[in-house]
Amino acid sequence: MSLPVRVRFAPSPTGFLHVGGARTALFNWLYARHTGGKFILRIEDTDKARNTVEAVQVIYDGLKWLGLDWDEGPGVGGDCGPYFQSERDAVYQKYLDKLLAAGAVYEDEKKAVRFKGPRKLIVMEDLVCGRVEVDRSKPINPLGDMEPDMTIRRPDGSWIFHFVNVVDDIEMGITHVIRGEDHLSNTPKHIEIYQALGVTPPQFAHIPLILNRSGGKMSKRDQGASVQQYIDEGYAPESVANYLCLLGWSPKDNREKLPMEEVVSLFELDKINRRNAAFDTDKCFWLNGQYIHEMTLERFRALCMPVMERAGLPIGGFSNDYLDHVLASVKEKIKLLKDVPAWTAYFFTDDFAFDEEAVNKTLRAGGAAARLTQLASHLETLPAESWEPVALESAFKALSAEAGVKTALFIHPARVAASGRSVGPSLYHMLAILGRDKVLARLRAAAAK
RNA sequence: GACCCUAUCGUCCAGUGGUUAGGACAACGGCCUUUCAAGCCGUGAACACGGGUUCGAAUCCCGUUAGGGUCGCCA
Repeated sequence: MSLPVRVRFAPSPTGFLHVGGARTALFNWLYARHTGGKFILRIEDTDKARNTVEAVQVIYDGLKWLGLDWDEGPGVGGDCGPYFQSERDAVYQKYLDKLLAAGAVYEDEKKAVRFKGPRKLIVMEDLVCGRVEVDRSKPINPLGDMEPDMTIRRPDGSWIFHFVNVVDDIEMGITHVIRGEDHLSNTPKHIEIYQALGVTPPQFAHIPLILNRSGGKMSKRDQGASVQQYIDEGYAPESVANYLCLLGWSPKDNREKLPMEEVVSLFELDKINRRNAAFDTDKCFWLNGQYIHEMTLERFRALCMPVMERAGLPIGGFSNDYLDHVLASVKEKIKLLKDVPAWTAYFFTDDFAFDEEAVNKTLRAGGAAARLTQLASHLETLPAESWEPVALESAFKALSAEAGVKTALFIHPARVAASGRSVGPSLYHMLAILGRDKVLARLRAAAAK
């Protein structure tokens, strides 16, 4: 009988949640949910110089946005707290005493505490990478130098990552360490500490790294490196989470879009591949469009409201019914939520922007003004109850037949006159939603320009 | 430089000894349509290289090359 799974995400608060970190958190969360285990959040804030409250908040916000809830950690508590390394000094001191008693550490000339490396062959059975052997008894260069003993405590008494990471994983009962492959080379050192402490190491699973589009390590500066960017650009959290699942893992049946509940049931560590993956912004963008097109109107509305409010659209003055009609008309077209304000502003205000290119191309075209006037007069004859898509379409077709020109010659100017744009929802639906008075006024205003 | 990991279309993911090497994004072409950053259909596009093992290798082994990672009083 194996122990219940306990995994953790242990970020350092840098003021930024990297997509690689988010993907690591996601895989840990998936494994915990898949096995019915616990997902723990631990803040590795040993480097006092870089810590701020805001930086920690960024981590909480990013994880919550992605839907990754933690069972133990800041805000929710748990039996193994505190969950900030900066508050666990006594724990580390206790373990340092154990190492001291075992003769495994010493103080160097600068008063830093170092761990006496056993310099043996370390064999790891990684759940993703397989068996990995590292011979620590060998010199690290042709000169015969050995790797220096690692420091575990600075002269000022603060602790170093390798030591506290291991101590906390022991104290918190972590059964599986799922982390980025950049830690694979650190793992032998960690195993040495476990061994010196007489503790069986947890299972390790080193997941491949996320590369930028040109194949290099995704750094802070790269497009799409920060989770915040997806929030700002109007991605739906479910699509980003879905996309991240597909980087290094797959359901094996060629599906791309699949609900998180299904990923949870399918997720296995040994199905994670070993290859680094480049982040494909285009595909993430496409997937987001798929999610938006297929989500319910209620969900779409919930995601759009804050974006529209932030953009200053006076949506408060309109009925929920009107708002829903507007949103429904653009839902199938939009790929990013941040585009919603530009796509819908003219539904809520008469003071909307005219796209210069659209104006030049269609409104200033020869005869456009005359046709707009003609169109307005024609539409005016429509009975109020016929102001709906089907009747509007018939009206456009009848008018163009009468005038002996293609319907498009009325359609395009009408669209620009009514919305200021050359792209948007279905024209007849758009006009129907806007209503007779606004449409007629806009057609005549554009004709008079 | 040493050590470790990796190697299928431009990108992501399938394919674990016998396949016309499959899907998705992107690209390109067409269709539909009032627009497209919508939808539909289609095309091009890959097993890094060299040796083995085998009747037979994308799949197994070795080497080469390339990419990535680690070698801190960062995490």
